[in-house]
Amino acid sequence: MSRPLPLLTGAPPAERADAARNRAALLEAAAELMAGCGVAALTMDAVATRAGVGKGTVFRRFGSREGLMASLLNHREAEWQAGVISGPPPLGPGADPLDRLLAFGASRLRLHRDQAALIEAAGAVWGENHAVLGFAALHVRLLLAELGVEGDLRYLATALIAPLGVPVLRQQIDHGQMTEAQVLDGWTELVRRVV
Amino acid sequence: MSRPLPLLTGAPPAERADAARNRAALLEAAAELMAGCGVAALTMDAVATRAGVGKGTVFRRFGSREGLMASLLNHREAEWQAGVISGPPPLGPGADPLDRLLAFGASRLRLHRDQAALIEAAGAVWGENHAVLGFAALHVRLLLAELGVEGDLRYLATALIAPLGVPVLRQQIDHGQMTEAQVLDGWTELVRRVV
DNA sequence: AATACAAGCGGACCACGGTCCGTTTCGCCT
DNA sequence: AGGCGAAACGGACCGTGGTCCGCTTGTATT
Repeated sequence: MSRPLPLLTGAPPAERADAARNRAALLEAAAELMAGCGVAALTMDAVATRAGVGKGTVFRRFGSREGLMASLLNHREAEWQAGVISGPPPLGPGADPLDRLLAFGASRLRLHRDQAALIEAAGAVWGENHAVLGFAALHVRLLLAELGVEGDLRYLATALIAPLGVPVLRQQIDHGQMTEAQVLDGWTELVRRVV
Repeated sequence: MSRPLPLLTGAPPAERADAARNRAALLEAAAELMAGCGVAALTMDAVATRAGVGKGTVFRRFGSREGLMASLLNHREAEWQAGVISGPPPLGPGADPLDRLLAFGASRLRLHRDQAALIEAAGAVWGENHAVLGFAALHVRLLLAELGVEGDLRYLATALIAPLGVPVLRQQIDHGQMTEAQVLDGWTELVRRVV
């Protein structure tokens, strides 16, 4: 009776001990491999071997290679979300909404640049994750509301977040000869026009 | 001496007759397969077999699967660009710049929705193609200039195009419970705020 | 402690994208 | 016409992502 009744817990009926151990081992193995040779080294076979388990186990735990990438990203994303919810201003609560919004953009730009390789490797699994885009969109939407912006805030939030996407940034900075600072200035100007 | 001198032609030193024949056969085979069973049926082996050539030939012509997809898209994209350059208003020249810009958005939305599967399958090859994003960005930039908008027009153009990207549309319409009409309304409102 | 059963595990197996290199074909030049 | 170099061809081959199914292990129950 030490574990909560199934009816009271969330959907997943808990994970068996060995499964949890393997998940941790796999994530660690993946992180090590990536530190060594980048995302290209993240072969399912390689990760499995390094963690000392069979390949089937990797797929059982993460569903696909993209799922594994998404799990690796989750750590950073969770940290970032924590910074938004309860971190220090101007990203966290307490600052002027406009300052928070601009800090959001700068922070998101940094995150996307730092994790670009993983995010691209995670592909659709990451993109379709409601907990990611959904959180950012909700946050921006609330800030827009605080700023007294009128109109379809759900759409405006999405439209402000879209130019911060990894492919767009890659195009602008890696191919379009813009600096990160110019991109951020551009985005700031965009925000000022919208609010 | 019937062919122009190499110095006068563009970079590619022309394509051999058999190569051109095979390219056409492969594109047709690919189009047929896609009409039958969607992008999933577009296996390199399947396309090659259907066209009656070896697999190596497909890679020689298109470089990769994504390259093949991009080539399939090129037809539609070229038609669309022609519509922008010399088609009837409001998309083509002759209408008020704002009307042209809004027509651009609507038209681009349609195109991206229609070709979504192919565009996603083309992945980076399509995204990095300057002739595609570059053209759209330049067009929007010119329209913004005509409208007398000030600021970093290059960035603003990109920022207006970003929310029309396939992944964003998919998120909004397929997962976010918005209709295409709502998305278009939202984009229109975004444009009005920016200009 | 013994039992029962679900959950997890492993690695052989498959399909597909991509490469490579010996052979064939094209098209120009004499 | 015949010869020659370059371009194109084809299909065997490889690595990787993903599936499948018989076996093992953990956990709840008595």
